[in-house]
Formats: sequence, C-alpha cells, structure tokens
Amino acid sequence: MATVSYVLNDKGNISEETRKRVLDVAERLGYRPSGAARSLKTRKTGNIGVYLPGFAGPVFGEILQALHDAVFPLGFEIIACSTQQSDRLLVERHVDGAIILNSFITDDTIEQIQSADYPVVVMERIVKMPHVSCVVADNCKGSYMAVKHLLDIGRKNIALIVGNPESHENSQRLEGAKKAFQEAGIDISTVPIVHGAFSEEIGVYAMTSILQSYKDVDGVFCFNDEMAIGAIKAAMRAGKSVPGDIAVIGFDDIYIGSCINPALSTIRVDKWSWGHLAATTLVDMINNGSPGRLITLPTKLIVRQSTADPVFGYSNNK
Amino acid sequence: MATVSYVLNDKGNISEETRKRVLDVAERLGYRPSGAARSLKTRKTGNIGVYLPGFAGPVFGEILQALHDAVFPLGFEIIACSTQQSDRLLVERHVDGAIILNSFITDDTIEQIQSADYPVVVMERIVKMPHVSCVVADNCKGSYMAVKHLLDIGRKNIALIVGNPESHENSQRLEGAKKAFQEAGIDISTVPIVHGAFSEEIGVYAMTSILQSYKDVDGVFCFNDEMAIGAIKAAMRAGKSVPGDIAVIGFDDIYIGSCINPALSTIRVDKWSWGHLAATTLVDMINNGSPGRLITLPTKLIVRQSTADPVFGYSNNK
DNA sequence: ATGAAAGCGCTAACAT
DNA sequence: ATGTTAGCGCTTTCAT
Repeated sequence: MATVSYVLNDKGNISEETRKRVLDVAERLGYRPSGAARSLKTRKTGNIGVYLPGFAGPVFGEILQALHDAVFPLGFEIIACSTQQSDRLLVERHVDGAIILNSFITDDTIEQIQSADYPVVVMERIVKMPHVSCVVADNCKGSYMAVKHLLDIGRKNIALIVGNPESHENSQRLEGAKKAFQEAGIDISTVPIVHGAFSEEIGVYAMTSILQSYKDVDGVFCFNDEMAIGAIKAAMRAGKSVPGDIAVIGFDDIYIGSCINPALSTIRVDKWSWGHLAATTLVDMINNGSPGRLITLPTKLIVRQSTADPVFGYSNNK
Repeated sequence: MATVSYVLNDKGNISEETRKRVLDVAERLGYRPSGAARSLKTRKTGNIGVYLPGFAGPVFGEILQALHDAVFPLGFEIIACSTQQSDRLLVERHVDGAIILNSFITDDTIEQIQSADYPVVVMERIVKMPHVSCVVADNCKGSYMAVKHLLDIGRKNIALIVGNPESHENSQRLEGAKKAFQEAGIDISTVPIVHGAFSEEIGVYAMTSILQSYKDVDGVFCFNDEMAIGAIKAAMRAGKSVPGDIAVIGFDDIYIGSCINPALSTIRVDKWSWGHLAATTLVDMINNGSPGRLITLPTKLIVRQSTADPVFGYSNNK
C-alpha cells in the first residue's frame, strides 16, 4: 500500500525493481488515483476555483485564460464554475482557494467561507475580511477619464447610460463620472442618466430613448462596452452619425469593440494584468498564509473612432 | 454523527427539536461539509467536467453556457478546466462524467479513463469506445454547402484557407469541400489550399499570401470564422472589396462575424443545441448507464454580406 | 527498502 | 428517534 503510494508520488526510498513492478501493475490494471481520497487526506487539491455568474460574454474567457496562465506555472489548475442559482461548489470547497467575479455571491457567503485555509480573492467589489483580498479595477478614475474625454473633444450635452444599479462597479463608475462633471462646473442634475443593465440589447433601448427625449445630446458614456455597441447601432439606425452627431465611449475594452465600425473608444481594463494580479495574490495567500489586501488596477483611456475629434481625428464614413 | 448527517441531507426520521439543535450548532460553528469526503463515500459528485484547450476564444463561453443550462436542472454542475499541458484534472476524476472538446487529449487517454462510472462525451472528433458518446457537428456537409454557395454565386476561382491539419474537424471540412469541387467538375489539384491554423492572425497571413500568389481568386472559404475575419481584414487592407472582388465565407457562426463590415457569411453550428445534446447524452449515461452513441448535429448556411451576390444582394460600401 | 496501521470527513447499514 | 460503527482511497508515521 504505502510502497505503491511512494512510487506514484516519487517519494521515499524505493528500489528500482519494485518501482517497475508497481508501475507495471498500475498500468495493467488501469489504475487512476482518486482525487477525492487524496485531497481528503492531504487537505490540498492543487486547484483554484473561479466563480462566475455564467460563462457567456466577451470578458470571462479572457480573464479565465489569464488566471490559468498565471496559476499553472505555480502548480495549480483553474476550475471555473457558474454560480447563480446555487453556491454548492463554492461551499463544498473542492479547491484550495476561491476567486470570485460574481455579484450573485453575497458578502455573507464570502464571510462564511473565507478562512486561513480557504482564502478568497474578489475581483468585482471591495469587501474587508481577514482572509479576503480584493483586486479591482480603478472604476472611479476610469469613469472620470471617460467623461473628461468627451468634454475635452468639445461635447456639451453628455448623457450617461449606466448599468445594473446594485453592482459595485456601477456605483464606482457613477461616482467617477459625477466627479468629472463637477470639476467641469456642470450640474449633475442636468445630466440625463438612463438606467440600464450591462447588455447590448439594453444599450440599444437606452440610446433610442435618449434620442427621443434629449434631442441635443452629442456625447454618451456607456458604463460598459456591450451597452456602447448597442448604443452605436441604435444611433446609426436612427440616422445619426457617430461620432459626428454623437460621440460614444464605453468601458472595459472588449475585443469586439475594436472591430466594429466606428471602432469604439473605451476605458481599458487590462485583463491579463487583472488576472495575473488576482492569481498571484491568491497563491501567495494559499502558500504563505498571507493576509487579505486591497489592490487597485489602473485603467487607461483608449481613443478610437467613436469619439474621434471631427476636426483633427478620423471622421465617420457616414 | 449519523444524526447530523441525516439532518444536513434531509434524510431519515429526525425530531424537529434535534433538527433545530443540529442546524443551530452547525451555523454557530460555521460548519461547511467537505465535498471531498462526501464524494469519496458516495462515489458521486454531482459535477460534470468540461475539458477545453483553453478558455479564450469566441466559442467556448457559449458552449459552456449551453452545457450549464442543460445540466443544472438535472441536478449537476459544470466545472470547466483548461487541459493542454496536464490532464491531471481529467484523470483524478473530481466529477461524475467528462465532456471533451479538446484535441490535446489523446484517444489513448480517453480510452484509459472511460468506464461505466466515468462516461465521456467527445464533441470535436469521433472515437468508438463503449463508454464514450460523440456529439459532433456535420462538418463535412457544412463544408460542402460553403463551397457550393461560393460556386452558386458565380465564383470561378475559389481558394481554401484550412486550419490545423491534425484536427478531426479540419479533415472533415476538407473532405466536404473536396466533394463539392468534384461535383462541380473542378479538379481539386487546381484549387489553392493555404494551410493555416484556426486563428485570426493566420487568416490575415493566409489571405495576404493568396493575394500575392493567385491574383484571380474571387472566392475564399476559410475553415473557421476567426480566419475568415482575418482574411477579410487583409483583403480590405490590400484594397480589394469584399464581396465585390473576393467573396469570403467562414465556418462556426461566431457572434462577432455578424458585427463586422461586411458581415460574414458562414456555416452555423448551433451552440445551444450542440451543448444541450452533449449534456443530456452524458447525463443519460451517468444516470442510466446507457452505452456510448454517435450523434451528428446539422449545420446551416448563413448568407450575409461577405458573399452577397453583387447583382442581386447587398453590395459592400467600398 | 518495504509493510502495517491510523485517520482525513463523511454516509449508511445496523443496533439500540 | 438517535447512536455506533465500518469503510470509501489515499498519505504518512512508525516499525520492521
């Protein structure tokens, strides 16, 4: 028994002869070690769980890939789970640590599960608990830059299309936008704010309603790229030129935004860095018992055609 | 001990009083059941593993979502893993069954692991083993339709940009294309075939080389959409109009293909159906011990602007 | 260099 | 209705 275990794990002193014999028999019997039994005994799995609200969408794949690439050389594997209607997987702890990117998981649940040997990294909000680290984009600053950019290119009547109100990202982005308006001496109560949700469809609806209710709007900041893409489609269908009549800027920098026409200006959150930071932070907590900390990821303004200054920059082929 | 187990699993006869007491104490102690111990004992996990070559890319997210949605109402959860450099997760069997969408996993490995209580569904090739089902798109027929479509709109000099040669999908698509040329009385040896790999970048290179070496090519069939998008970009950068000078068609029907300009014609593989078929097949094997079977998923021609007949259809805004 | 034995946290058959 | 117990497949300490 023990000998077999040693052989299979390259441990202890085993004569070459028995080594061979064990390996042979294992092969012949088609032996496969049981992960469950091993991790029950060792209290380690070598796995890191990532808990998402779903798998679809333009962002998660990229982040998962970044997490995987960061974690694999460190001896861990990524296990991705969709956790909306059940958090069984998160609670049952088939992994050594958790990465959460999912507003469906409550602060309460996180508080319950986080512990010295089940450290957690949260990527989409800020929670303060001893064994939880937060690795979040600087949504406030990013949002500030987006509004400032619209003002800089001379837009006077800017509208906001905001996302799901209960999300932390949304409120941070709102705060940043407000700050930019304030600094420019614009009364926030005069800014049209259309409440939406983070999807392309909603972007279409929101822009349509803006075109109807606020005829003089010449710039729109959408709180994510998917809404922005919907907004551009709606504007063009309504016969407006982008950015000629209306400049549009998004947030996140999803790949598809660079492919559409006009290409979408946006606030970039670098998914590679985001994933790497989250991953290395978690592995550090797992391996060294490091306490939770807060890390903010910088954002960057990416100017493309959808906000190109009509005088100096590209113009839309309307 | 047993009583606690009964309470937590809603089993056996437990007095309301002890039920409460147990739940209370569990709460107070922050008790979380160990998935490892439970599945070691029950030999069930309630989880299904999906093994991908990576998380990035426009296709996997959609398929994972379809798998999840199909499987969740049946009492299972999806666990997604990237399995290129290690198949530890697949072998250690933290799940009740496996879904494989990954050419990095060899037939040998599949043969080793598949068994009555570790059934497998393969989605990207065909293997014949007792406990393995295959749910594959009809790549051959789809490919046939793509070439036939280019011929139908009057293209005389068609080139092929093919993908990774070792993949089963690629060889099936090649076969279908050859059949279409044959039927049209075109000698296959006269058809330019550019060998590539399934990525946008490669599509750019491949189209560039076609434009240099085969000046009279007026139609290109790319073996997936990502290459097709790259090909369109390359053609337009070279001053060609699509579809005016060169019609381009892809394969898979990824979302972004419908957003670009010109919108990409393609062969649709419905990810929802694909995922649902794979998922329900696997659950049937898990629950009922059903033997492996072969299921083929139909494909469908989607005509958009990139192959629109210049006479009757849309024309590109060149 | 190898074998014996305990125990990880749970479930389920059995006894009470 | 509740408690006792064996054992799932492994690792690791200890004895040989």
